[in-house]
Amino acid sequence: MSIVAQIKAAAAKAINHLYGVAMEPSAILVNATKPEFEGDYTVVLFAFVKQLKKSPDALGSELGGYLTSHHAGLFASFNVIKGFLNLVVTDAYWLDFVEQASNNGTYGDHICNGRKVMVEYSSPNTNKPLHLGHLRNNFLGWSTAAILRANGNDIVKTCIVNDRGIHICKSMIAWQLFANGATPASTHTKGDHFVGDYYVQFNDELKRQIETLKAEGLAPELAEKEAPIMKATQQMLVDWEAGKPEVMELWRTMNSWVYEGFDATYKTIGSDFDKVYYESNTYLLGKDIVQKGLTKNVFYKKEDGSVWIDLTADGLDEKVVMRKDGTSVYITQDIGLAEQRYNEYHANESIYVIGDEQNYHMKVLKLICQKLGLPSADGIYHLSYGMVELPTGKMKSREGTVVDADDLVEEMVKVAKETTLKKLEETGKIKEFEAGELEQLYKTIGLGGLKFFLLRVDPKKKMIFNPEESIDIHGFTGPFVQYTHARIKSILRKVGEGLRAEGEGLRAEGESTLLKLEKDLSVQLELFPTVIDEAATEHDPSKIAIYVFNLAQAFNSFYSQHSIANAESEEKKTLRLQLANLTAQVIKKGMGLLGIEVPERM
RNA sequence: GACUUGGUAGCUCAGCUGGAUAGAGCAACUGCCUUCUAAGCAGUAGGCCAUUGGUUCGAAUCCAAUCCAGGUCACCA
Repeated sequence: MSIVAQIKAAAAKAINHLYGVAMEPSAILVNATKPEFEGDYTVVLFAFVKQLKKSPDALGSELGGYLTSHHAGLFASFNVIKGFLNLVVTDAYWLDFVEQASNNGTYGDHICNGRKVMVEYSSPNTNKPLHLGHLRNNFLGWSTAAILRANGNDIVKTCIVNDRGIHICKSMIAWQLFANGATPASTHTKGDHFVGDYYVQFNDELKRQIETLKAEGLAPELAEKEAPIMKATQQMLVDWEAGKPEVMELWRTMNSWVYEGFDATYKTIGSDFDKVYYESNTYLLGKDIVQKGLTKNVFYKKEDGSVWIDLTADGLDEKVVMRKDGTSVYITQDIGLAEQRYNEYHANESIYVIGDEQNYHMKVLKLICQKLGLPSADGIYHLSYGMVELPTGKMKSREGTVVDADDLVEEMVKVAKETTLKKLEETGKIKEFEAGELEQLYKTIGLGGLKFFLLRVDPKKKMIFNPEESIDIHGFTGPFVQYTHARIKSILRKVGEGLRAEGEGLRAEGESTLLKLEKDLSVQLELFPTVIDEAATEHDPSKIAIYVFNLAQAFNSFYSQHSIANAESEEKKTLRLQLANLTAQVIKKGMGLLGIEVPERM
């Protein structure tokens, strides 16, 4: 149990004993004590003053007295200032904590809670390569899944690939028209980029044809429909749905190129899925549910045959769930897929990592599922994230300002290589590395910087991606945290020798006091499980990023003031080794929850 | 227009289930490497928490209104 939880429980019990009032521990507010005051944690008393009919001062001293005498192992002393009860936690408590956590190697792990959570993320279209927005999506989804797993949930990572529809047909038509049989292999192009190039060519050609038609006097909106290339695309979609062999063949081939490209990208960014769904297999789902919904009167049919749901009572609109020709719309598929996934996995919660432009859609989806009484309905959670913008404004494909994922990762690794190489040469550390190890290090740092940069802000907020800041290695960045880890490992290699024998552990029995910076670091370390809980319940990896940064900072402050190798005593040395060891563990685990590796040396 | 999300240091962001004098990082300025990794540490400066009103012992945090910015309101996905 965390120290804060212990204080809450103890205080609740104390109030019960002293005043005969039953109090939930959760009703008690406990904060970290402000640095200006003496103490580690503070119980805020105002909330109880009325109920217990006591002055804050009297309440504080009675409660403080009770706590220190009944929990002598936990509280050393207390003071009361203006309704704040400041508690000093005993050094023994912290020493105990550090020793135990440092030795068991599983610090931060939660036991299984029996819940199953499905996390859907990435969900790309197969007509063009991944871009910066997809990266935020992937990192968020992957990390949220990792955090929930660390929190004790059983996890299924999934992805729905939008592999069919008009957008793919556009690439296919353009390939037929312009490629002369070219392939990714024949042009030495990554498959997804190859197909994306034809998507671009489609749009160029369409624009040209529209201009021609407009010059011939056609109205603009008509010109787009009448453009031959557009008509051909529409026809191709019809042929695809009819299963015309040549079209299916081309579709399969081009998609397979794209998947090859995606797989390469996923591999470099460290993304993966337990189960992949394809829209071509799921786009017909949901129709039977619509029928059932009709008989249950959840839906109604208009004269033209289209099927609707009226959500105006819930403050939303009327939504179509099936077209008059009996074909399904987007949301129909989503309902069907939600049911199918539930039948396959029975997840208690199903998280959709999708941009905030779909907030309304997701609200509608959940509501419809609830009205239909689907068992999956209440577990639907939209992990909504904001757009990634550039300092110059939004990314626009028409203006060519979309940041390509592969290019970006490559650039990050390149810059990481330059800075790292320079540093290693300056300090002479380069001698410690082998060639292959260096290449790996550049990737670790470049990708780590990128992930950290995208994950460190609250998901729901839109974020500005400033390329210059993203490659920074100072301050609130991935490389800073990685550096701290490497630094600790270096110390442990040199100083920890012999003290870390398996099972023996590090003992600090003779040491009974903690210096301020030692305690500050211990306090940070003790927070880790609580932070995992918070990040998990809020589905928010930024909580982990912020925590891991604060921890690294706390360690560096400690490290700059106190020597480990030349500690004042053997006991101090042991304690500091424990602190360093535990810090490295927690950094590694915490960064791991963000999908970021930490090097042994850098 | 309706609904919705946001507005905190020059910039990027924490803090928001109400609690003590609002915090980081970057940028600027000052110090600190003959000692375990200076990709570091310590310090200075920088704020009417968009505005106005309300709720109360107490509001950046809750409520209302206003202003500004984004998103959505397709038989598109």
